[in-house]
Amino acid sequence: MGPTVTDVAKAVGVSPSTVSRAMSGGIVSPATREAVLDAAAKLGYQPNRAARALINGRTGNVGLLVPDLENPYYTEVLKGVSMHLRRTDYHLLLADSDEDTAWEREMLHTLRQSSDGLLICSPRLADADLVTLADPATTVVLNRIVDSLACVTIDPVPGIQQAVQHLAALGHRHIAYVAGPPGSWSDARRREGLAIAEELGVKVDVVQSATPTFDAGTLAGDLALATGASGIIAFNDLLAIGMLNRLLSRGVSVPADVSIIGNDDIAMASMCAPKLTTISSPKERIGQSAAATLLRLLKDRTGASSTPEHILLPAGLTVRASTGVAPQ
Amino acid sequence: MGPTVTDVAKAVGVSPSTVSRAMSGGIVSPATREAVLDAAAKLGYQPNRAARALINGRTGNVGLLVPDLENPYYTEVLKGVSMHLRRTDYHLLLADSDEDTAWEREMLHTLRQSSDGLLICSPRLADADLVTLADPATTVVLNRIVDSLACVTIDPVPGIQQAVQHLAALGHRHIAYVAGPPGSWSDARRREGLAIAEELGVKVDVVQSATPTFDAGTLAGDLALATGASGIIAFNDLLAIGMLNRLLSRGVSVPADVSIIGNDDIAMASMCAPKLTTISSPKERIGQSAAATLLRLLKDRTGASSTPEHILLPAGLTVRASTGVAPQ
DNA sequence: GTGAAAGCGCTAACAA
DNA sequence: TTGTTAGCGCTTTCAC
Repeated sequence: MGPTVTDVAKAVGVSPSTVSRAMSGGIVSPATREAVLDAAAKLGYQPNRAARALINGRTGNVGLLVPDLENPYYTEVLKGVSMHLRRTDYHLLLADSDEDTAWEREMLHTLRQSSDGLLICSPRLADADLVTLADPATTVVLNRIVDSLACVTIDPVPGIQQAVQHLAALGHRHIAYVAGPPGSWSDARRREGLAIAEELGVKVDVVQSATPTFDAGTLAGDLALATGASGIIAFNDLLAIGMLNRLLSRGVSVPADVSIIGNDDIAMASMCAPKLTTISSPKERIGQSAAATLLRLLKDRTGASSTPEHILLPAGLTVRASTGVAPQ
Repeated sequence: MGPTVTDVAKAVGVSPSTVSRAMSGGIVSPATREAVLDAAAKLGYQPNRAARALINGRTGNVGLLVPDLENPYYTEVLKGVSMHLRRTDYHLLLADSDEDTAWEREMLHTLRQSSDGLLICSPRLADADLVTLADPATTVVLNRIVDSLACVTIDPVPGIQQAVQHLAALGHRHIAYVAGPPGSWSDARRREGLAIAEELGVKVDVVQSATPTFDAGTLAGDLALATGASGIIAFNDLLAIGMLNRLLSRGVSVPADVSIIGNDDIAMASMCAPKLTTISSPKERIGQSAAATLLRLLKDRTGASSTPEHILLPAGLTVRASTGVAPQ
């Protein structure tokens, strides 16, 4: 256990409270502040966070809950959060629910008491659950909109609409949407966006897929092809890349025979061949923005804080090599 | 602020100390224990971690330091750590140094006081620094060996040797190694493993690369090709996949013209085309094992704990589609 | 087996 | 501006 306030106080010849004030920007004479800071540095003093937390109830931690760290989408969000937090003196408490909503509820409960605020990525928990479990004054929700809570996300609708328009413009009259996990907020929104197809005279089939993974994409590739669609939009890039691989290995050419569009623009999307046309999403910025929003919330602490902030970041189609003119 | 020991004590009609004992497995009569546990559950009581930490110096947190969360290697290690920790009541404190060693030193210092123990992934910090900054009683180092600290890693040498033998067996007489970041522990070890080439009559050229990323791989692809080698081994999969893309787009066929071998077997390695032959590494197991080792260390606390544990997990070549018989 | 009392390191009144 | 005092919630002697 390192030196304590008392040690520093003795070294400088002042009282512990003066040291405390000097360290945390209270009202102290410039001279004493300097002396204290000096001594603190010399002794290697760092205020004990536990003791602080005990008094003012602030742990100095921010909790982040994600559904699955194996999903590159969330690791990019995580990177953003982490990069923002490094410039503050908050620490990051990370929890991975492993896609288990029961567990998620429990972690939310546990995390809450070890953090000053929570960043929640939970695509599958019901709105009602979220509202019950989360304190609006100390929570920011990522990747979805929940009315009564602060949120940072993209609006999935315009991206999907652009994707459909893109395919329609290339002459596709029949497309398939490979859906995401049941209950997913963004999947629901994306299906809404799909409605534009009707106006464009494009037929849409929906193919269900259990999980939004590469392997599931391999499966879904065959299903999507069987619908007879010439263009496929996938819930996310992992699914899209899985389909890509499957189609290619079946001798179906992409984009000559079938066009494929992903979602999220994960790093892998521009590393596969052909490079994936996808709806890009500023994942890292979502993380950063969410962290910033949370810290603002924690700083203000104005009790009844009007209406919760809803931040919508821009997202749109990035055309690469996996989409092309419809066959014949 | 939820209920406190005192609240529970009052509810049951005992003293706070009895509640404390009942909650943390002290000596209490079975009857009182049950009563206390009951009341605690009813009130939703959870012991305040800060108060606990203040007394016994144990925060209930484990710190994990990684160099870059954008690198899929580390996110898989992270997943392993996280999955192990979820079965315990430790929380995970995560820090990303963003490949900045100065910052790394600082975080190590900061993290230390908020955690009971540290898990360190730091390929570039010097051994001496690590030894200075880390307490052997509460630290586990990942992905490298530092004599005086507990470590969990693979031995990179056999994998590289298998890779060279594999290429030699396929008739390659001249290979290139695309190196990793200067100062990297595993890069150094991999170069050692390369020595076997001489015995096999295989010529080796080393190509430097600034960072172990996809983009750097794009660059390195041209350099490696220019050496005239017919087989290339890359420091990691990201580099390998970058090269793959570059060569393919230059019209060089893989594996017909050139064979490529990666390192680490990240998820992407089996999602690209052709699927990458690579030296697989049990990343998630490294994370799990390291977490387990740390918790053991923290539990034992036997002051002078003999020699630090060095755990070597198995790794070896996984042959996929990016390697083939040498041309002509 | 249980209660009373003290104190972990810090900060926030309240005096001075 | 500074020092004194009290106490955050918990555990841990020490009596009983």
